[in-house]
Amino acid sequence: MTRGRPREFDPDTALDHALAVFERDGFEATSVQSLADAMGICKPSLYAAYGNKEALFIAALHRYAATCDARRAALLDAESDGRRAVEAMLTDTVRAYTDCNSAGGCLIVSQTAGASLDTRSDAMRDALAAAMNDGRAALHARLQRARGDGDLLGDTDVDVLMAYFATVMAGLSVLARNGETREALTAVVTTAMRAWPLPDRQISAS
Amino acid sequence: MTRGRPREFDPDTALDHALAVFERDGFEATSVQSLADAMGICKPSLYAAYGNKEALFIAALHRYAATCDARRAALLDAESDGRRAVEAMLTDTVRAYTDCNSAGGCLIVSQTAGASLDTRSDAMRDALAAAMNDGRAALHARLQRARGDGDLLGDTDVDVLMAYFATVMAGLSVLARNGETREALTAVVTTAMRAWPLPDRQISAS
DNA sequence: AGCGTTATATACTGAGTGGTATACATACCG
DNA sequence: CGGTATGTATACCACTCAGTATATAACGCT
Repeated sequence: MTRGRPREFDPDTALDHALAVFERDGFEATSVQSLADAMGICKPSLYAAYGNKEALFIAALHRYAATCDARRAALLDAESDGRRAVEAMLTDTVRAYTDCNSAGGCLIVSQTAGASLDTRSDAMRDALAAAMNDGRAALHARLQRARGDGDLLGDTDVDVLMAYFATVMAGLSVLARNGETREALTAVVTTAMRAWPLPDRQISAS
Repeated sequence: MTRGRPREFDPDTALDHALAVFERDGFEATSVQSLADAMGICKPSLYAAYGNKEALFIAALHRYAATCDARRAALLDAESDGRRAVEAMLTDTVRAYTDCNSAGGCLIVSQTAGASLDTRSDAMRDALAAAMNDGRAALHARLQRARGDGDLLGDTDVDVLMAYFATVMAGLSVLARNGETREALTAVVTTAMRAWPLPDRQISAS
């Protein structure tokens, strides 16, 4: 049913290549030409397939966020104990942030942290904010479940605890991008988990 | 002794204006023209006084870092208890990051987090890394003193604890830039301080 | 085959970039 | 006063940017 000349590239793999460039250089410092080169296509094909640079970024962001969210949700569900679940997620986050193949850190964090408020379009800001929120939603739900399960001190404010772990994750991203080693960041995670509000009946967790 | 026409602007105030622009828009998205406008001078004066855009950024960065470091050092020294000293510093950090007059967050963190590895010059990377390290030095020293004072559990690894607080501070910067309120971030600080390794003899700290 | 449709490739446009040449203004020193 | 040294202002340069017009190539359908 598809008439006309068929596309010579796979839009999803091309998006992955674009993502890598955005991750390494950031949105502002990335040129459309370098994107086209990395994607193995020429600029008109890029514009035809994705619209423009910003739309391409948002598409890549969605793809990235979906992958991250799925992985996190799986990890949070795998452990029955809330504290262990969160620690597993943080440890996996460190692994991802210090992956040699990537530029270090999280795309969403990097782009949120590192640039203009006015310069940026509304669509861009909304997409970043939405990605940030979606990422936190699973964590928030898991913390609430932990509270229900008695894995948390009774009067714990789940919103605050979620903001705390969001802070730690954002910080890990920054330090990873700054070249900190996986071992150092794993130790940071262990320290960060000391803030977990254990219920009274427990003395400590290994 | 100074011959020739005198300068019509104060280099330090001009630097402060430049800093504000860099903080708001980031290095890459800031144009030299917008800097000159904000500084109230014209481009040739800017180039004559500071060299080029990058040198101007580094000068502004030094000024910013010096201010931050001085303030932090003072706060860390003001409290005799190590835990309280660090908490005071973090609380003040939140206050600074959520100051309405600023763009939110820390310039060093924003610039470290949000951009290119290859695109950036060596001088830029070095300046950012140095600023980051200097900022941590005072904290590291304070933690070591706390350990000597018995404010820390005996076998605490000071390097790890410093990396942890650096992570929290970087995360606070990201969340502040993302528009989180001062109250929310203050609550995060309280939570973060739960990770402080209290010595055995103490039960808890208020 | 021939037609309509869609993808690719080259080459281009207008705007904006960092940086500067040139002309002029204002100071100190003799 | 003149001479020299410095700061300021306008206008410009070469370059890169995001985005596109135009021409051609490869498909399905009739």
